[in-house]
Amino acid sequence: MFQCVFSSSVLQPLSTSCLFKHLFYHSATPASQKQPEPIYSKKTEIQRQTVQAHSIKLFIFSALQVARQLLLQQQQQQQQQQQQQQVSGLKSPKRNDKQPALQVPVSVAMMTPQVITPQQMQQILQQQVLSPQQLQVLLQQQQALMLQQQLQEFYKKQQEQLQLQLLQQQHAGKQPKEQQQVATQQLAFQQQLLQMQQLQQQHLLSLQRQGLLTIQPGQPALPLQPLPQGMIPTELQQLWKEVTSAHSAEETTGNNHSSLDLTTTCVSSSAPSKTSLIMNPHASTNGQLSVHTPKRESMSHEEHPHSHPLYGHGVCKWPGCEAVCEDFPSFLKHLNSEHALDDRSTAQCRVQMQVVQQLELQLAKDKERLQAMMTHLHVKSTEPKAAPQPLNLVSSVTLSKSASEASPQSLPHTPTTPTAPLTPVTQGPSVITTTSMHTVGPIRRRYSDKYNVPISSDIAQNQEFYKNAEVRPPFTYASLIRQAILESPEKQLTLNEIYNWFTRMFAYFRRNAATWKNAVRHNLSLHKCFVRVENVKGAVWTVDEVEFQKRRPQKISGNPSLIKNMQSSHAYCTPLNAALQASMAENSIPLYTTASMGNPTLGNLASAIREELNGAMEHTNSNESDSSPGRSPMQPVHPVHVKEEPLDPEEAEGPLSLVTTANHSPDFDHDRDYEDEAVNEDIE
DNA sequence: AGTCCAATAAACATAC
DNA sequence: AGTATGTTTATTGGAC
Repeated sequence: MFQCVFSSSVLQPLSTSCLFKHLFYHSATPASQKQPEPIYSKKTEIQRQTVQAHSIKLFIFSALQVARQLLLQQQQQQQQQQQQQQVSGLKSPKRNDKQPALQVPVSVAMMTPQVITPQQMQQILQQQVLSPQQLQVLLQQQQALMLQQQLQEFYKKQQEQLQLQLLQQQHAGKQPKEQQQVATQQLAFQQQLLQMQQLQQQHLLSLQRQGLLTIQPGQPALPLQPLPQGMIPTELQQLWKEVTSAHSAEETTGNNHSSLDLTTTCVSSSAPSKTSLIMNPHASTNGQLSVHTPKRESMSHEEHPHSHPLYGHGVCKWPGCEAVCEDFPSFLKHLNSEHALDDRSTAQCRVQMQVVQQLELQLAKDKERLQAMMTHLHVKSTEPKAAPQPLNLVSSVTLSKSASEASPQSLPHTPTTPTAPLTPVTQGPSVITTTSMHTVGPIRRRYSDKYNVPISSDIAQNQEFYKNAEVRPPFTYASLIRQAILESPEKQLTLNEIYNWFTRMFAYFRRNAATWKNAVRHNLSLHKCFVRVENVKGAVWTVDEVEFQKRRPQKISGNPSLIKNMQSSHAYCTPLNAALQASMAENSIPLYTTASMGNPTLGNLASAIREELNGAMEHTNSNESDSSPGRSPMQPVHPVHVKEEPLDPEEAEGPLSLVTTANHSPDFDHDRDYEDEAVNEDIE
């Protein structure tokens, strides 16, 4: 019946359903392959992604073509049938019985495999084989497909109704007038559909022309058929609105477009983003990301004047643009002229945000999965107590810095990389990743704080994990001690209480007590930031925050543009700002209250942003003065909120095993230690 | 290569 | 004497 048009496919006749399966195989198989290539070059990876993206597009297009053909065929048959009925009255209603194979399966067999299922979409997103632009196109194509699907359902109903009426007429012997009336209506409906289709094609072409849609050269615009709004999934509908709203004026020429609300102003229609940011438990991560994005941009502008997230390889990387710019100045010129602040750019930006949100959603899910996996594996690994080696955590900065890299395990976290693209996925300051589950040998490595991850939020987020898994928290002893002290109600702890905090919070510190306790004492004595205060009960340790900040100078140089960018982002990212404000509102809530514990992610975001801001503001304020750092207007009461992590990607090179049972005399009585400390805890 | 920093180890002092 | 606490020095290794 049909022939597959794929070049790699053996040309063979295919039935309708077979063709769909076949096409689906072509498009879905590469994306669903779970086996990661152990070694592959970036170039081949890009090629593979391009092929996949193209395959999917081609599949969708082919499916649509088939659908159209079937529709037209059906339409012709319908017309013939009507003509015959008109000529011969109620002569032969049985004719319908001869075509069920064509009529009935149309909407079933044709539609089912067409629309990419959420699982497939998830796979695509998970593997991130598509660029944001491609995702954008895919989203819109999906939307088109769904429109078409809805239309087919509607059409099918109409047809069933027609058949029902024909049967009724056959049995009841009614006059053919009503039948003719219905048939005429059907015909008119189909004509209207064709008309709509043409208009829709024009609209798509217009979008493509203006850069809102990227369609492969030589690939005709997808035939779209509009439907009443209520039938469109809200999110896609909103997306569609936003994309098309900028071009509504020239498109809303006919009444047919009344089914698509193209007159919505995109600037004010921030509902979906806002909603998702607030309602979605993972949305706070989005907010944080959005906070990071302008900083990245600003850094890239200032530190790498010729490096721009939207400029690469002499081409403008604005979604759907790809304009060739010979040099950076010309790119800037192009950027300012072609992508100035207008409705179109805003709409494109919003689409990009949607794409990012999708990706982030997927990222969040995968993070949860990873954490569950690790927790599960830990539980199992601790069962055989033979020689459980502690794991050491690393932040994921060692992982990809490109949004295109996409192993679920090596999530494409991109912490404030100056050259990162506009929509990188940043690791939330939360979920733990390990380079591997294997034991790292007795190699001693520098053990520095997790990059850009506030210790408070990290611990809060992964509290249960740290408690149960023998993984080393990716923070220095000094940071941990400070955290312990600042968590205490009176911001002071005895040495023993500090010990207890370590063992209580981290399973890792329930072994080799002699080693780490010595380290704790050593740190307390060595660092000026820890002040010993004589007490009635004895001596307690407190934190001198000023000294602590001195000890860890912010590597992010005084960068006013960070704050400036955050403020200026308001125009574009109203919903994101809302999330930011919401999180800022939480600043007054101390850590480990409901904000952090009840909703770790949100609390996490709050403290992350807080600390981030504190770090930045502090530096802009106190560069020349040695006075108290972090006394910005956003400085919370609790010194725990002060940013402490250096913004150095390399700092994230996580610690590997420092303490193993192999390279030093282990403290075999750590169990006893812990029991003792457990008793102490009870006393507390 | 040199420097810095943090982890680790250990010696030593002091108090209880 | 033994332990906890605190100080100091030395070494090691990673990162810059």
